[in-house]
Amino acid sequence: METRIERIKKQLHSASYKLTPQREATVRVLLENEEDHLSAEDVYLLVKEKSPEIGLATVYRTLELLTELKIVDKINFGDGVSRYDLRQEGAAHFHHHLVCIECGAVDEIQEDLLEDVESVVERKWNFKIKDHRLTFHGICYRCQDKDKEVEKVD
Amino acid sequence: METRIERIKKQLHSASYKLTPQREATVRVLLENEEDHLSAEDVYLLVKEKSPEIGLATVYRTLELLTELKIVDKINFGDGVSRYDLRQEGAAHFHHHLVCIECGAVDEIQEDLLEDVESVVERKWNFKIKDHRLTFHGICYRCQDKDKEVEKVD
DNA sequence: AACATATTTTATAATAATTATCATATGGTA
DNA sequence: TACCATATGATAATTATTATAAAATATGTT
Repeated sequence: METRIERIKKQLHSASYKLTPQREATVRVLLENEEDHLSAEDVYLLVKEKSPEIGLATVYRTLELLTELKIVDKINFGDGVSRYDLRQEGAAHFHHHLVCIECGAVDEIQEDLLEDVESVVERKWNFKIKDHRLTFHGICYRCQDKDKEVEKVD
Repeated sequence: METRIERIKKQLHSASYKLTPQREATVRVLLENEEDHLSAEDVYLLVKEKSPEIGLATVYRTLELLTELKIVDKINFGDGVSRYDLRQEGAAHFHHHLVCIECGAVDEIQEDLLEDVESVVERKWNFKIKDHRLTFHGICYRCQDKDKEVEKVD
C-alpha cells in the first residue's frame, strides 16, 4: 500500500505535480475502496471523514489529474454520474465491467479478453486503438441464485 | 423509411403508447441522422426546424421512452452529454463505436465480434449477458493519414 | 532565513444537463 | 359530444461539474 502510494507520488512528480496532503488523502480513499466504483461525491465524503477540511472542487481536480495521468479511469455506467476506478498497476488497458441489471452490483474483469477483437478492428477498420471501454449488462451469479430460490418457492 | 416508422409505431402501440406527432418528428430526426450520435439538445434543435412548437422536455421524454423500448440506445462517450443511437432493426446487441481522440469522430461497427468473449464471460464469471457496451478510443484512419502528411512536411 | 514565484486549495458562484411540476391540450372511446 | 387517460409545453428545480478569485502553501534563490 505504502509502496503503491510512493509509486503514484513518483508518477505525479515526473509530470511535475506534487502529492499534496489532499491528493494523498484522495488516493488513499481510492486504494482503500479499490473494488468499488466511487463517484466524485462518494470520494469526497470518504475523504472528508479523515480530512474534513478538504473541498469538493479539490477532489474533482485531483480525480481529473489522476485520470489524465492514467492512474484512474473515469467511467460512466449511464446513471448520470462519472465514477473513478483505479487502473491496475502496469495495465496497458482498462479492465472490463459486469453490471447487474437486477441488483446494480458492478464486478470487474481484469483479464484482457479483447486481444483478438482488437487486432481485427485495427486491421479491418484501420483504427489505431489506444484504449477501450467494455461493459456487459446482465444478471450476476448472485441474482441468478436468488432467482432460482424464488422459482422453487413459487 | 416509412415502413420503419410504421414498425416503430407498432412497437409503441404494443406497449400501449401512441405515436404522437411530436414523437414521430423525433423519430424522423433520428432516422434521418442515423449515422450521427446526437445529444438530446441536438435532436431538439433538429426537430424544432420542422416542428417549432415542440418543447425540450418532450424530446427528453420521447428519447427516454424509445430507450426503454430498446428502439434507441443511450450512450455516453465521457463528454458529459448522453447521446442517442438508433439500434439496428432486429439487432440483439448494441453495436460498437470507434471514438477518435484526435478529431472526435465516432464511427460504428455493426459486426458483433464479441461472440467468443461473451461465451467466455458467461461461463467463467457465470454472468448472464443481456447487452453490452464496447467503445474503442484511438486514432481513426482519417487522422492517421493527416498525421502522415504532417510528418512529410516536417 | 527572507524573498519572489508558481502551484494548490478553499469557498463559492456559474454553468450545463436533466428531471419534475402543473396547467393545458389532445385523442380515442362510450 | 362528453369523458378520461395520456401527452405536451413552459418553466422551475435539481444535480453534477467547472470556473473564479482570494488565500495558503510549497519551491527555489540569494
